[in-house]
Amino acid sequence: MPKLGMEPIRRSALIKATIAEIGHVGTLEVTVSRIAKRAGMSSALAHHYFGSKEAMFLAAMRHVLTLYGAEVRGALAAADSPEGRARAVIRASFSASSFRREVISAWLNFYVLAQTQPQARRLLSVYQRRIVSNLCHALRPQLGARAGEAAQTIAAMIDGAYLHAVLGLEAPDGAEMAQRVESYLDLTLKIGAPA
Amino acid sequence: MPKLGMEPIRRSALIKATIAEIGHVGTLEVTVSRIAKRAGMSSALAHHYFGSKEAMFLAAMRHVLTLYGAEVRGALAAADSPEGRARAVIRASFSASSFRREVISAWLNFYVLAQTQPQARRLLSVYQRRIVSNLCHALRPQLGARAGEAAQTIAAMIDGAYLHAVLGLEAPDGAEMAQRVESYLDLTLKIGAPA
DNA sequence: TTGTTTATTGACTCGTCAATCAACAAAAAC
DNA sequence: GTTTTTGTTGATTGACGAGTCAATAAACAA
Repeated sequence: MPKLGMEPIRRSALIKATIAEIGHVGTLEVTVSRIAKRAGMSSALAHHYFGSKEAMFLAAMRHVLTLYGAEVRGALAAADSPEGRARAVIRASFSASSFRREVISAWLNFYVLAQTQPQARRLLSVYQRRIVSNLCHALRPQLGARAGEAAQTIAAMIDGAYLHAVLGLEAPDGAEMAQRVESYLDLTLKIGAPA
Repeated sequence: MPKLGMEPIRRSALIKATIAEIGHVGTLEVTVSRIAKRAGMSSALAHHYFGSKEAMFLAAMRHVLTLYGAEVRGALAAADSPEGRARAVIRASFSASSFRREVISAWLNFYVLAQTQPQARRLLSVYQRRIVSNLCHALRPQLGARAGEAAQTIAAMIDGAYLHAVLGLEAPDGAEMAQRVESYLDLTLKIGAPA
């Protein structure tokens, strides 16, 4: 009994199911059938809407990146100083919506995919550059020429925290991780201030 | 014309080929046939010696960890102060033998595997703890109670650097990465010294 | 020499899975 | 009321890959 206008609903359900399934299995070795079943439809329908497994992954990836981007933008908008902007980026990276097991697992697998999938690589690169650029501008006023390196370091710390979170037995604690990265920021700002 | 005593030779060839193939494909979705071919033998022989694909992966992983462990031990032995020991761990992590594309790719995939494979998880946990513990002891004299957090942070930075290296377009530059992490160490030591 | 162990492979089994297709159903358009 | 568009699936195809096995051969032991 087909209702019309299902496409967006199905697509979104599939994207969510893809992330959930990746989080459950831990790998990109998930089957379209499983994803489709989780989303409450047949695998044929999944193919109908996305064309291929890979396209589904990429769509899911884009979704994760979009969420994360929104989180960052929101936090940036609420910041009122350069330093605050840096802290905003850090906190957004560990916000409850992004720093969840399934999502982290998806990120990890996106990294794996990005090694060989040009589109995945491009997507990740864009976002990575954006984060570094945000941090860079936020730090420039206080750190000057050192801003670039500090930004890279913070970005690496964030990714490192994600990696560690995958292995952690307990549920990942975003607040603690954010705190740790901010400690570094404190250090850097305290010493590095040129003026 | 079978020569005797091939087992260790074959095993080692397979382990090397496994890492090379993972580096080449980027994923654990590599076939035993491909690995075997790369190692100059039939897939049946690979199964004969390792029993299963998974066992081969784990053996390869152990090999990587062993190499890394040796690198760390060597560097630690040459260090003559607590601070030097911390620097040793950092430099060992970016040594030419460990900080190579294929090996980094292997690490990344081990992380993926560790999400669900208990043995892989255990292996990684052990090594992670060992590194943190080494760093912790090295930092304790100067940082006291703060040593733990600093050690965790450094460990995360190292992993983050590995992640970034996977995506980097250029060949990963271990020296630069080590420098970056050591900068953090400098900062921490300068400020954190309690005495 | 005759058997036993070690090395080695090609051919085969069996399962899995992405992708396709034919067919059916309901809404919308004409 | 017929045609077209949109939604939906069960069944099928086709490929691929892990693991097994039987067979062969060289080395070694008796």
